[in-house]
Amino acid sequence: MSTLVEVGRLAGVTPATVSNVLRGRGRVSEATRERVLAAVQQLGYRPNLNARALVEGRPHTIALIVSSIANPFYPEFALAAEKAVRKHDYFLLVCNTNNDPAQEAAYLDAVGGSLAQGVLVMNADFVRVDELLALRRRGVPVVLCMWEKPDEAPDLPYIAVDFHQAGVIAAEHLLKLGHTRIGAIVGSEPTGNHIWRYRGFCDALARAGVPHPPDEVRFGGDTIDAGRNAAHALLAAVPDLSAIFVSNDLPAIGVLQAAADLGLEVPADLSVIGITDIQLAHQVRPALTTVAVPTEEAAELAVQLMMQVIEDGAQQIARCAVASTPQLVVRASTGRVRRARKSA
Amino acid sequence: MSTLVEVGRLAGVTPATVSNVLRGRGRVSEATRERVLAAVQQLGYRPNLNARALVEGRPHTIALIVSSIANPFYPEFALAAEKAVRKHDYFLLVCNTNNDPAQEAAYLDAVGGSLAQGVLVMNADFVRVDELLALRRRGVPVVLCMWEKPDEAPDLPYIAVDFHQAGVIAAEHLLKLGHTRIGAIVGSEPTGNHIWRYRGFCDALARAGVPHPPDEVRFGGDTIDAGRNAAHALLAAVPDLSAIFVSNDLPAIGVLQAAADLGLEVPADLSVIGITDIQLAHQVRPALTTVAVPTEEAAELAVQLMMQVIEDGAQQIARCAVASTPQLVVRASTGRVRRARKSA
DNA sequence: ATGAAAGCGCTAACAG
DNA sequence: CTGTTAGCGCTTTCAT
Repeated sequence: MSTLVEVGRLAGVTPATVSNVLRGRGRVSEATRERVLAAVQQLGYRPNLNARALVEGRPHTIALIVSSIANPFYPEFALAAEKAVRKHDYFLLVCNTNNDPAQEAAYLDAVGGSLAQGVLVMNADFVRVDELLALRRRGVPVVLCMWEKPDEAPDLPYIAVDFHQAGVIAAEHLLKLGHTRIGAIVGSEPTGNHIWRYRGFCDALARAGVPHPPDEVRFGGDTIDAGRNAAHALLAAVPDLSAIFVSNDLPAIGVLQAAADLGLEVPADLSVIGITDIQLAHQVRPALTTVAVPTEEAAELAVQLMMQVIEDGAQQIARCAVASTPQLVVRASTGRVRRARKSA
Repeated sequence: MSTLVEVGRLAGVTPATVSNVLRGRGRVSEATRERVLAAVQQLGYRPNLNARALVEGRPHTIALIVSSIANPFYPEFALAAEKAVRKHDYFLLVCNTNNDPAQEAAYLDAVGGSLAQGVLVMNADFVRVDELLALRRRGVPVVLCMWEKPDEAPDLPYIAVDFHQAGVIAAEHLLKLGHTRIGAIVGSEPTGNHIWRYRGFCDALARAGVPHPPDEVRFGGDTIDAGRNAAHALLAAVPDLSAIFVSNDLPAIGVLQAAADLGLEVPADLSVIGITDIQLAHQVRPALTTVAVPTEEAAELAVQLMMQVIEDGAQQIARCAVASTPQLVVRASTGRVRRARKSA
């Protein structure tokens, strides 16, 4: 692995000149320029990014902390984030904490040791805001991606997505189709991340004068299995539902499976709607109707915010950027209410 | 962000001593040890990894090149790789090339500039072996993960998985269930990555004396959609198949959907088997019977090989480690052949 | 047991 | 237009 000095030696100039050529700084004669470039070529020289980061005080790397990679949404977001940082000529370091606080601590320490210049944190149920504040105090830019709880805005820059509105949109879609017996399955604890999605749903129903008794909702995990189990429980308790609102696509797919288990036709017997629009949503059968969250846009906004925070240096005022409103994507899992089904 | 010097000043020692304390080197008295640690604590000091990498000549980072993150297998493998490198106290830099040669080049250049110490390359259809050889020539350790073609062993260290045997196992499972009309869907080009899986299948059938005419196979992409389309085409041409071998789980799930489209019951009317055992395989309904590839083990082997190559320095002899044999995982998508179906 | 000094590869002023 | 110089933060002999 050759160095600037070697390139310079080969080209008959000093390292400084080579550096100037490579970075387009300073004035360099065309002749030496070409000589230098030839030497670079010949030696297969690549600038040592560590040395550069050291002298510049920061690496061209942004870290993304995700809590799990099992949920396909996270890889999808990671992809979007990577695209976004590459646009700014940064590299993305994906840090999967696997829900392990030790892992997370190790990563945050490393980032604090300038493994990366800033850290994007994918909002999951287990964000340790205190740790992040400590990191920020150490001078590391931190941006939260996809904050879900407008009432608990953290003292950190973050990207907000209006999940309440997503819940409203989902509910209104079902209402418009004539459903009045609508159950709900929430992919988090009652105080968890998805609570505002559910509130949006409830608000829309209330506004429409459609009752939603507390026994027609189930809370659970953000997985296919949890969704399936919750649907089985819900439909056993309340068999005459004609539609189910699910707070996320993964459990919604589980609901689809539960319907199949029970011999219910979707959407003839049961309509199902999710939120997010992960890839899988259009790959399952029936394809899932859902409320698409602007993932790519959120990732871009997060990176833009990060760049601003980096520019502004120590400032780091807690700001926030709001992504555009989620959009209804109608597929095959929802339809007009047809007939009341018999109780089991 | 504080430095060694500042910590030393606060503790009343030189940076060298602080370094010794932090790395457990040299002899340090218990008294100063504690003073130093206290200072570290108080300042929230974190060693600058760039400086360390610079002086040590290499960063504690391994890169993983993946071609796409759309296929859920890659994130799963990335997770496994991350776990494996963390065991050796390295960080994993996930480089998603998104099948874009420019991206890949950018990453490889950066790695060559010691963004990472070595690079794990996930085997996809588009591995640019020449680029990798060039990188290796520059002194960067390269390890190929999951090489599929035993007859085209690259001149680079790699992890082999016996995909031929995976094909054999899948075929034998179907044969044991009494199937004799077995179609095949291959998730790659006829010369592509999955070819040895298909050969395994063919060999097993041949050995059993079961015919497999060339019009009972379809080649396509490694996606759910491609699998579904291929299945529709295959079943339209050869309606009396009682089972379909699919070279990967994703297209196998597509086949499951095609069966549902056509009103075929799985496994009563049609058995379906895949290869890999991605998470989705047991989340779909009916749950997919598949031949599980030892993903975690392969990742661990790849990292171990990487560590060896790193130790051995410039040697970098092309070696190879073979992961253990794939294992049959019987779920709900395969069953005994029941009856001959009528032609459509 | 601790300190002094050199240097990793690069960039940024400033000098010539 | 190009060279000189200093230094980023850390590790590592080698002295003391």
